Amino acid sequence: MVSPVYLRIVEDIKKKINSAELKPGDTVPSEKALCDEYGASRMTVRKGLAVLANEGYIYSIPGKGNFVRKPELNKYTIYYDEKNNSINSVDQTKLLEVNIIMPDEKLASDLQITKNKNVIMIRRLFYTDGAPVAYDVKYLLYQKGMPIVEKEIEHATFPEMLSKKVPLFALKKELVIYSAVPGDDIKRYLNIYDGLALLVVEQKLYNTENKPMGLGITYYRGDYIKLQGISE
Amino acid sequence: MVSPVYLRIVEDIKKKINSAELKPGDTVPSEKALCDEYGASRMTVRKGLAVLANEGYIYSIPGKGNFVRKPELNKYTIYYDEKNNSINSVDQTKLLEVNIIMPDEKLASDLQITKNKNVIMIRRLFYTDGAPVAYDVKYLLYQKGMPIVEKEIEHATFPEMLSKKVPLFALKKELVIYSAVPGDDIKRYLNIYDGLALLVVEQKLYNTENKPMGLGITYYRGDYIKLQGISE
DNA sequence: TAGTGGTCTAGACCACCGT
DNA sequence: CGGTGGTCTAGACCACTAC
Repeated sequence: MVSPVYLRIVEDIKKKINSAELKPGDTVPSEKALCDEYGASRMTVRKGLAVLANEGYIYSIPGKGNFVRKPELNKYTIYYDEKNNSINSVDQTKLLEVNIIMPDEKLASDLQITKNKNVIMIRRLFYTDGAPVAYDVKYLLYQKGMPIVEKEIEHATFPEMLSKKVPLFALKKELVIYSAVPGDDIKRYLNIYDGLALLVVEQKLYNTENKPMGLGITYYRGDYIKLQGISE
Repeated sequence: MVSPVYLRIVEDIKKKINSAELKPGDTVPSEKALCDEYGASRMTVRKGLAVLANEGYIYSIPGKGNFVRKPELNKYTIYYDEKNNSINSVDQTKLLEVNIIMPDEKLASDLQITKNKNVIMIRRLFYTDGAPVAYDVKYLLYQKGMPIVEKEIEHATFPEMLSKKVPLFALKKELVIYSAVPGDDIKRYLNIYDGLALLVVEQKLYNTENKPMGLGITYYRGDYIKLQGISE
C-alpha cells in the first residue's frame, strides 16, 4: 500500500480546492459518488472527508452534503512565551518583589473578585545580554496552600506558576497586545532615556469555569520584541 | 440514543485529563479495553480517540498505545483584520496612492525578487469617526492581467487584494507585530502631536510554494488598537 | 508471540432534506 | 419518496513494539 486510500482522497480534493476547481460553497461529490470513484467503502471515504473537515477545508450539512468552506482569512496562530520571542530571548530574570496585596478597583474587576480578597503580586525584570528588556507584573488569586517559593517563581512563565494548583490542560488563556509610551518608573527599570515605545502584552488565565486565575502584564522595550503569527 | 457513544468516550477521557487523573505521558486505556468498557466496536472507540487527537489531548504511537499529550501552553489564536480589532474598527478608508514601483534593496529581499521586477504599491489611510487611526502600505508583486481597480483596492483587506489572482485557500500568511515611535510623515498622517506610540503590524502573503506574493505594513495609533489572542 | 494501533470492508439503521 | 450525511458493527489484514 503506497499511501492509504483515504489520504489519496484528501489530497485529490485539496488539489481541486486549491486550484479553484472547487470553490467555497460548492458541494463536494457525495460519499456514495466517492465510494464508486475510489472503489472504497463508505467508512474509508468518510475518514478522508473527516480529515478535510478537521483542516477546515469542508463542512457538512446532514441530509444535504459536504461543502467547501470559505477560508478563514483572518486567523493566525501565535506562540507567545513572555521570555521568548521571534527576535530575542530572555537569559536572566530578577525577582523584584513577591507580595500579598489587596486589589484596587480595576484589578478586582479584572479578576472578578471582591476587594477584600488576597492577591499575590509578583514583579520581575527580564534581561538579555545583561540589559533589562522587560518589566513584568503578575497577579494571582491567593489560594490556601499555594506554594510561594521564590526559586520557583523567579524563572517560571505565567502558566507554570499555576501548575501546582491547576492541571495545565484546564487553563484557558487570553492575550491582549498593544503599544504604549513608558511612564517614569518603567523608563527607570528598562534604562530608557529617549522616546522608545513599549510593546505591552497582557495575559489572563482562566480555569475551565471561565473564572480568572491570574493577570499578567509584561512591558517590553519596543526594540527588543517582535511577535510573530502564522496562518494554518 | 441520547448522545453518541464516541462522544461519551471523548467526554469521559477529557474529564480524566482535566482532573489530572490522566497526566501528560500517561497511556490512555487501549482500544480493546475501551471497546470492552463501553461495549462498543473498535471503529466507534477509534472515532472517539480521533476526536481527542484532533483537539490535541492525545497522540498515538503505533504498536505502543495512545498517550496524553503535554498541553501547548504558548499557543494562541488571533483574528487579525487590518480594519477591525477588539476595541475599534475602521469606518472609512482613503486611498493615498496606487503606483507601480521598482523595489529597493530591502523590499526586493522581502519579496524575494530582483530589483528590476515591478511592484504595486498601495498607500491608504484608515479613519474611525472621522479621525485618522492608521497608515497602511501594501506591496504586491505585479503580474500581467492584475486588475488595479481603485474602487476594489480602496476598501479591500490584504488577502482580498489577491483574490482575483490566487484562490484564497492557497494563501499562507504571516504576521509580525511590534511597537515603534512614529516618524514625522506618519505623525502628520495620523495627527499625532505628542509622544504617542505606534503599533505596527506587518503582513506577508505567500502562495503554496512559499513564494511571497505581497507585503503589507500597517501603522496604528497606539491608542486605537488592541490585538487579542485566545487559547484553545 | 501477544498486544498495540492503522487501514479497510460490507453491510446496517437513523435523521434530515428536497421533490 | 430517494438521496444525503451520522452512527455503528463485527469482522479482517497489516505493521510495529515488546518480551
